Amino acid sequence: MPITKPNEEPALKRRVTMREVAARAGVSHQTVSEVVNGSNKVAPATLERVMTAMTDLDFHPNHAARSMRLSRSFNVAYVVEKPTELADDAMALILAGLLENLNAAGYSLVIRTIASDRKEELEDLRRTLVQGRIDGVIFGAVAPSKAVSSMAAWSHPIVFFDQPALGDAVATVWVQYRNGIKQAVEHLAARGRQRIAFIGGPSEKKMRILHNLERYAGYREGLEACARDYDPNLVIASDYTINGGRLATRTLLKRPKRPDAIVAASDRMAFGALQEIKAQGLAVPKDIAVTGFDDFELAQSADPPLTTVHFPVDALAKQAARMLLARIEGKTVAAHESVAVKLVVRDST
Amino acid sequence: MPITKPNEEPALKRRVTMREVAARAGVSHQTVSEVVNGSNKVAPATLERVMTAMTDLDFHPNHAARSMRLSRSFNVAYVVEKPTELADDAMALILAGLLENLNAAGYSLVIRTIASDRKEELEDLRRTLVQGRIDGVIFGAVAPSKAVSSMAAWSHPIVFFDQPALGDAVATVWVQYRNGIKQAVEHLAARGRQRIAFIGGPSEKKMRILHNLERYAGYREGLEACARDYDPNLVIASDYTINGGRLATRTLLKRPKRPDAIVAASDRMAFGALQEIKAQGLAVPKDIAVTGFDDFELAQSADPPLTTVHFPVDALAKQAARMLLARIEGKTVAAHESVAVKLVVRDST
DNA sequence: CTACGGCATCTGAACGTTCAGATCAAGTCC
DNA sequence: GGACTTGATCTGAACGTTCAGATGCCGTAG
Repeated sequence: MPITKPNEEPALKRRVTMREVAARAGVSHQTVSEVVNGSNKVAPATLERVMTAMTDLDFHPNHAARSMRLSRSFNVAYVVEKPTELADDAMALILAGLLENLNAAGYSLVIRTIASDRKEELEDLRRTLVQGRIDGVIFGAVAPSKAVSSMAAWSHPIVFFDQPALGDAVATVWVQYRNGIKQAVEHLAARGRQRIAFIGGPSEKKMRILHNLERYAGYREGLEACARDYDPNLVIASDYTINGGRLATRTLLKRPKRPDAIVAASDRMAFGALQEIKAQGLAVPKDIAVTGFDDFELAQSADPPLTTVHFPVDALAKQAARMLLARIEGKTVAAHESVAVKLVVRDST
Repeated sequence: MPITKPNEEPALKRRVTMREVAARAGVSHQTVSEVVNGSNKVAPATLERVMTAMTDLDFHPNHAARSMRLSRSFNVAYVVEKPTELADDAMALILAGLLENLNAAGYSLVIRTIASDRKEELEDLRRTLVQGRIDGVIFGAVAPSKAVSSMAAWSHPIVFFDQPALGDAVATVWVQYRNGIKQAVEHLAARGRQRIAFIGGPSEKKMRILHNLERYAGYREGLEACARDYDPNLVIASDYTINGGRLATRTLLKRPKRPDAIVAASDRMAFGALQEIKAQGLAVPKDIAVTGFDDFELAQSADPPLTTVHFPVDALAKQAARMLLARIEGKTVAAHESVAVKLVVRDST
């Protein structure tokens, strides 16, 4: 008797196929396929036998073969301009949400960028779609451009975040910025504030301009709904950073009749506002109330904790995933959806 | 004559295959395959004809079929604990570097997490590998654990960042933290500093402990190389944040004989040090010199611009990609590699 | 007792590529 | 001029799955 039997299965173990499982379970490959795909027309006893054969052999259906037969890759691309955009709470959370929803449906998420040469990289993206390497595309915050809108003609499942509508060929999902800011204004008015100021994003024609316009529109709507006069002196265009909020607030506080409430377009701007107000020896919310927009981690630990509009990251990601998968699976669904927001009241108002 | 001819190609255009291209170019499908794969044994005239046929028909080789035949998916997974980890400059830059290198080699990057239930999610990851859905895995900053080290037995291409060696079954790539800190110490000594302090990462047994140990070792080595005495009072364990650096520095400045140089384990800690030193009315670098580690965007715009060890993001990503691809393609390469760092001298020393 | 319908299972083909080996023409050597 | 090499191309099979349709079995209605 030799010391070791010559091993049938060498280090480089071959792949296990359905036919091998079938042989072991004494059925045909097709029956194994039915089991794998959860068909209900397999007899319990057979099911049992096939199942054990599968675990015995550590069988896992080959993805490429499956993908080829079904002409679907079960991969989805998430496109951002550059990966450093992901170094941002909102983006990372959206990514997390997408991952969760897509993985749950059996899809994988592939990251792609279109930073350097839009035209070429978009062509590359299209090739990837045509090759069947991915089944659909979700565009993160991508600046609108001719190249981008040309994708509408690709007739592949595509979902955009926060893009101006590109027609019904591509789907879009956006956040109800307008309604969120309106809620903030109404909340402030309900607390008796009279002179409600607004500090918003940059007024130049830059990316995300849609956000800005919508937020501003929400501010106007809110004033109107609460019978407050609109005073252009109480509106400042700045940028979304802490410093942007601080500078804007400094300007506001120099106004002859200073505001008793400030609606900021982002939490970071609101932080800046808090800083500046305190620096000038005023109290929040006693002298001036402040609201933000986003409700990321820091909002609740601000001093005072910030009343802010919650940015619905999870809902947004879920909706985008839902829409994309529906389109991939050929269902006809609404091309444009919006996600509701909710005001979170804390101590700054 | 009818107004419009009945169109041969309806809205839902079929996929174009090699056989169709072959028919149009008057060759066999195999010849088309040779052209696609850049074989050199195709006659120029034939090449030409096939090429035009391909562009005419907008042919792109089907990925699933190719993948099945070659039993390779050309997909690679990047695993992080949770996606919010990507909301960090270093991580995002590494991701960018990986993307660039992998895409250049024709591979796509799939994001995966192993946050919630390690055991189950790792099993899921293994399934993904066995199914042939991905060809290999790169592990980002993942806390060591039994579950993780069990993957060494999977015999699939895997690369880790900054992990303690798990044997040669998996590959690891790490940054020369030790050498970087040593360089910083030597630099400070060369500038005549006598009492060089070190503020490092947390001393508890937490993740990334390897980083900490290595950095600390570099500090000791640096002192030794420059004939400076080691004084335990000049070493503080804190955390990698701005505040961590600030608090550590505050403690240091209370020492009877205060340091004339501080080596911080990260840029953020160094920022905290700068803040605290200034707050105490001291000058940088006149009274105390400060060095950091990372050299991300903010380092050069600090006041004064920070001398710091450049974290070699690009080299790291490139190395990881290179190692993984080599393993996927069956080449035998070194299992463990390190990436060199370089001190960037600015005004804080 | 036969015919029929429905259920469980099987058989063979197809998806689009690459691989292995065959074929064929043209050139090369002695 | 015949055997042999070389280079370009073709032919048929194979990868592992799913689809479409065939087959066989069983119970039940007539």
